[in-house]
Amino acid sequence: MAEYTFKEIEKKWQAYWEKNQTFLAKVNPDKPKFYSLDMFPYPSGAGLHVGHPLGYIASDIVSRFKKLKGFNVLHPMGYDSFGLPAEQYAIQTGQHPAITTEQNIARYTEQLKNIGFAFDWSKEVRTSDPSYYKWTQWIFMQLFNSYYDQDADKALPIDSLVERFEVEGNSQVKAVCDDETPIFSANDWNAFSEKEKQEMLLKYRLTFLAETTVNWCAALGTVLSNDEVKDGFSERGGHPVERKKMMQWSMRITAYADRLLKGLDKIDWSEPVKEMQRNWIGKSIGAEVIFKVKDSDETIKVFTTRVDTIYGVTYLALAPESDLAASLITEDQRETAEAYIEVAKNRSERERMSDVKTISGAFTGSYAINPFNGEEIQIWVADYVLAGYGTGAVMAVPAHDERDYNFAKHFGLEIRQVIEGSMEEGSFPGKNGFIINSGFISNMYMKEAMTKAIEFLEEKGIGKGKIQYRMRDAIFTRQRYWGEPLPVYFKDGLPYLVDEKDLPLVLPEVDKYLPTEDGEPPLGRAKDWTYKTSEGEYPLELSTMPGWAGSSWYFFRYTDSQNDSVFADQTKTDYWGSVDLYIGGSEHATGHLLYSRFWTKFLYDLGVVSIDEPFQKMINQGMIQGRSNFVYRVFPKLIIHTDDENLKPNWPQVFVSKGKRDKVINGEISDFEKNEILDLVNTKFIELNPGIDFEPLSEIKLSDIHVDVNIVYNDQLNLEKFKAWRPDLADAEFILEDGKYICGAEVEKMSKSKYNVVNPDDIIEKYGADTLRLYEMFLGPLEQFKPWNTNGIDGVFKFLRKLWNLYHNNKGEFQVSDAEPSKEEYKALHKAIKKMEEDMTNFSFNTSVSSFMICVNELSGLKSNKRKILEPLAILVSPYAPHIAEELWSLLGHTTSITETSFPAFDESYLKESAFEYPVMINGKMRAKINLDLSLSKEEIEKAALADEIVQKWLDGKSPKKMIVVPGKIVNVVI
RNA sequence: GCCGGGAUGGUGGAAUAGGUAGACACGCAAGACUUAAAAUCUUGUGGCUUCACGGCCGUGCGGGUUCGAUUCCCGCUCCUGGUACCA
Repeated sequence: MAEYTFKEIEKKWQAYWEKNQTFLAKVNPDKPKFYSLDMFPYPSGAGLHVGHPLGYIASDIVSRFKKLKGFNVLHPMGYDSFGLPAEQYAIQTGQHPAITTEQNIARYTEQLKNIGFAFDWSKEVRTSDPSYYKWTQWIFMQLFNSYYDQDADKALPIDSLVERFEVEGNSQVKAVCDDETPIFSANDWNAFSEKEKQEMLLKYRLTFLAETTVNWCAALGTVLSNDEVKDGFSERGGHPVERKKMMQWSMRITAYADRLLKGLDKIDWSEPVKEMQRNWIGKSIGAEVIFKVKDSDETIKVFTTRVDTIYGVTYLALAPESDLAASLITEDQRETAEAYIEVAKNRSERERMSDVKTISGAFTGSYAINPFNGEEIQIWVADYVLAGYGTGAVMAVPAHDERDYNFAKHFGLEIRQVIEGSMEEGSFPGKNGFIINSGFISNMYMKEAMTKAIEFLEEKGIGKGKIQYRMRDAIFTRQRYWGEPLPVYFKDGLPYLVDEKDLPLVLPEVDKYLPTEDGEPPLGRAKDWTYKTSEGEYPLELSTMPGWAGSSWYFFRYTDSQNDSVFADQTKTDYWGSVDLYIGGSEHATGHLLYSRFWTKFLYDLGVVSIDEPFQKMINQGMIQGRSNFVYRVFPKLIIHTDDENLKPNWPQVFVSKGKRDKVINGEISDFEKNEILDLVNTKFIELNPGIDFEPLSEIKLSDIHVDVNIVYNDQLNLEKFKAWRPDLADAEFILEDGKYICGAEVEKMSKSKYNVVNPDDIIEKYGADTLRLYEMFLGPLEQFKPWNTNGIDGVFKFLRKLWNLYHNNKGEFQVSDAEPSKEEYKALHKAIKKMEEDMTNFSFNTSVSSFMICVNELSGLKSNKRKILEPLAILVSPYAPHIAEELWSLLGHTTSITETSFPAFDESYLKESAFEYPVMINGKMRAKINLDLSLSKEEIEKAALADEIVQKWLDGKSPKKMIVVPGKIVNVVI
């Protein structure tokens, strides 16, 4: 018994943790809590690669550290197990997605357990489990039963809205609702039929069914939300996406726009992610102005953020999709304008987006009247106006808006300056300045002009101050099988909720996972997909929920994952509160991270949780990229003399090492080296194809071939494994450099096709989980994107062995001494303690590993084996390398887990120095070092520095111009 | 275009209330041990220059502030993430 046998040690302690439920988290009000969470994975068929655990390792280290610091830690893990890949696989193979999902989860769990995470597995959740999605459905029902009251600034029960309608109609109700919601009185309401009432309520509910323009992805057979579409293609699979009007469920997230925006100020997230959310929400403060159309009853509503420039309006522009635009076209403009609308409408979203340079538009022939000065201005249709934003109409101020300017220039429309400044370089948006040529707001400062203009609008009833958001309501349905069924049935074509006691509404079996013949979603294939009430049997909703439904609230479920009577007991959600550390990728900035905040705020309004921000602190880990390796094959096509057309020669497989390959590419190869390569190809050809007459190869052409990174070590190819990699390579020949075959390398995305996927299991097999954990951290700052590269992993492994050896004598026997450590030994230890504590607050994991290495190197140098040093050292290392730490801890004679102990206290006094080696600079350049007592005064230091030989040499008899002395830091002599 | 993040040896990276640039590790080189190899250990390792002592240059580029700048300011280049006619 001697060696560091990581395999046995790791298995042993993983079993111990599981058996003793070491990481079981229980509510304990006597201790401060720490909730540490990882963005939960979608269990894909490919399993984990080394990039996935990066964030988990970091959060695991923090969790274990916090536990040692006396916190009660919750660190759960689970699976976002509904999703498209399993369903696509089901479509191809007929295998039920639940089965493949189950298998994938088993594989993920096994892989995760091998890494030794301090997860409380008893809290595991799976979004596709009926006991989980029962509550996803329940939350959906609460949303359906709620509306957003703007006076209360929170969600309230829809029943209370009905009560108000019954007594006062909706004219005094300030609530978030559909744009075209009509005004009605109490009498109107009471006279409405049941159907009319339900239709009206849908305009208020926080989740509602409505005809919406959606992103339709034909290849996936479903609609997608905005954040699932990237550049006109689906994020998953990269299929084309088109805009289409469809009846869909939506979430009225826009009701929460302002709170989602404000909430960002009180959470500790990275600025880029917050900024992304701010942009996504896109709040604009401005005004709505109503323009009358000349000789017509029509009016045009525009939204503007620059109502102060209203005297500079020289035309109005409408979106081509707008119905109003079509109706305003006059006879003499009909031909051109209608033709334009036709073309503009049929241009795809993508085309319009990619082609922003082309200016196009058409005059409708109608005029609008500027309500401020009564001026008649032309009404145009222009495709730079988006139908989906604001009112789909803009008041154009060419002088102070670049797009309006370009448009006006192009069509020769008037450009009228209304802000003081120079127009020499075209339009200027003017963030500040005085208003000119503008009637009663002339000579006012912009801000003031804006206020006055809005007052004017409101007084005259021709507009009002308004806040506009870019964010749209989120589409909530997918025409897919593998998702949560909506707890909704239809009566008279209107949606009703199923009874709460019937939850969960379990996903039915279907014969195929494809749409029905008449284009209904897959649930249309299910038998008896109906809801039976006392009144009759009604069809259930056929669409399912999107991927983000289950992940929008899972952090609450973790606190009480087994509860069947409530989604989570409030004493538990109260105790664990907001997530104290959330680690995951920033790619979820406008999806999951926004929706989770939305649902949390809603549940908060409902009074069922006490926090309104789910993730207090978030860190975004950088992606681990792949590092591909290449071999360079000599293109072996030499000329053959033969009459046999069917002759298929065996082309030799000859590979050139990178150094020589570079010479070939750069034309630096010597004739000798060149002939060596050519001879090898030619000889090999003869050997493989005896008797064939051929012209020897005379030029070298090389092709780059991806080679499996798992048979390459420090860029050196393992020749035996390479030959065994594929049958056609068995006879491969190599041109080496210095006796080795060196591969080329490039950073690419980690993917199977590039043979650069590294599986954590392989690393664990070779070096152990502790090495993997340390190495992933050692690679660099957590947030940084970096390629996976095992080049340095040996160093980390060596470190663990050195650590192990500190506790063992050179015969390999465990041996620690109870003697009092020296000052140096204490110093080495406490330097590491200090660094680790600092690093934990900064989440700087890579530097902690370095400081451990320094500490162990120093202790090795001191031949230290003192218990008083080695016990705290084991604790220090335990969050990073828990298995070896547990083993050493138990060898030290402890019978309980190292996780039960507490973090060693840092003692500054061990680091106190009495002397310091001052760097002495001459004109800012380090020239000499002098060792001085730290108690010396400035004058004494100065004197000592000037007395130094080297300083004397530089002074060359002169006296210094100036001396800078910073005690304990530096001396600078200016000559 | 706009809004973020970044650029340091052969490599991953360290050091920013301005104060010894290159910690730690990889790689490489030399040496020890060994019949040999592996493993391990020791030493060296930014570039140029010098027998050596030493000197000069050096944190993407160009300026500036300062006794002193990887760090602060101004102007660029390149890479990278987000977003895109949002009125």
